[in-house]
Amino acid sequence: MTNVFDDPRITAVGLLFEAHAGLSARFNAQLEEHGLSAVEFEVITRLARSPGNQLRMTDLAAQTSLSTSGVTRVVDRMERDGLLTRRACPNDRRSSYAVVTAAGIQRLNETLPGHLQMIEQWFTGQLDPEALAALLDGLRRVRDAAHPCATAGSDDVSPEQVAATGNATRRH
Amino acid sequence: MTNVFDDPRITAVGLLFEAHAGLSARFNAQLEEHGLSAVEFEVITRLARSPGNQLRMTDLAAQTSLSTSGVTRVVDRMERDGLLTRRACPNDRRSSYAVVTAAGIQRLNETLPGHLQMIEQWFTGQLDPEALAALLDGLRRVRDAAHPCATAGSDDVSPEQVAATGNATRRH
DNA sequence: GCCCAACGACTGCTTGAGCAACTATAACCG
DNA sequence: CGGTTATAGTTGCTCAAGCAGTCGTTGGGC
Repeated sequence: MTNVFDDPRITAVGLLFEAHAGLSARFNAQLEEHGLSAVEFEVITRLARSPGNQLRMTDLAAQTSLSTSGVTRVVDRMERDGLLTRRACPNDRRSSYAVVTAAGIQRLNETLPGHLQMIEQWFTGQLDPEALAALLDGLRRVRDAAHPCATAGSDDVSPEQVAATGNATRRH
Repeated sequence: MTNVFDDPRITAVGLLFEAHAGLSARFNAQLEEHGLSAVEFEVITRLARSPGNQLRMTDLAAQTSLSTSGVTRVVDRMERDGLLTRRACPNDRRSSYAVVTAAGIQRLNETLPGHLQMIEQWFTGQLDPEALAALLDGLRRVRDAAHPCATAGSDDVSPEQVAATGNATRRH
């Protein structure tokens, strides 16, 4: 039967989604070895790359795939585990910062090299440089078109939502 | 500061994940207009493309990003909504089929054209044919490398996990 | 034929996430 | 100033999903 589902558009989306799913699975496995979920890794990465290793809860929510209540809870867990602390904001008593602790930094340092290696192994290393460049170029255009509110909060537009997730964008 | 997080590998993953998140969000919005979640859409699509519009629960689980218990529950909901029915398997009394009802087919027919249009609008239409081909080629290689157990169940390897998800691969 | 291992589906329990309601603070406006 | 509106964060509730355990069924070894 000439199937509607053989439509090349379906195929295209299938490829993108499967690639994402595959990479997510690989990454999750590696992160789990270090006791981090994808979301936790994204949170700690976002914080670590921010000035002072800290970010206001709202900004953190804006930079991740989480709602503000989601952030409250992740930070709860990570604070309980000693990776983060909350710090009051001096200017605005409504706000509070999530700050990475030394233990958090250490955990991240233990995790990152393996993570980068995973990326290389399953993604970037699979393609020769030109093919990779072409892939990234295409992805960038799709991202720019489709991504709803790229990166809010405190960094600029082009930097990326780092690794993590495997579970994206449920609100909006 | 020369930041570890500017590593091109991080950037690459960020692009892929953001593109995926952006598309997921767009697709979810359109699917929701037709009263379907991403998972439900994937389920109904998988069934509709299968011979007899049916699939055993286990095979359905293998083809989707769901565990078998997850499938049990999605099928529960969709059966309650009249989109699917369960049918006993004549050969093996342990197994049962999930079958798309006429209402399910109709719902899918209402949903699909808009969905294809969304794909075109936010994804395939964003690139000229060669760029798209290059993108897909790269994705295919990444997918083949990273995707854990591509498509189990009853269809062959190349066809894709259709649209849907936005929420990928939690088991393994 | 009988037993035991494997399999298919379902259920209880737990977890993570979003939404909406709520509280406290800040900012604005008269 | 005093009151109204907006903002930051948290919490209650709900829901979807996975894991592990259960029950019935099947098939294989003897």
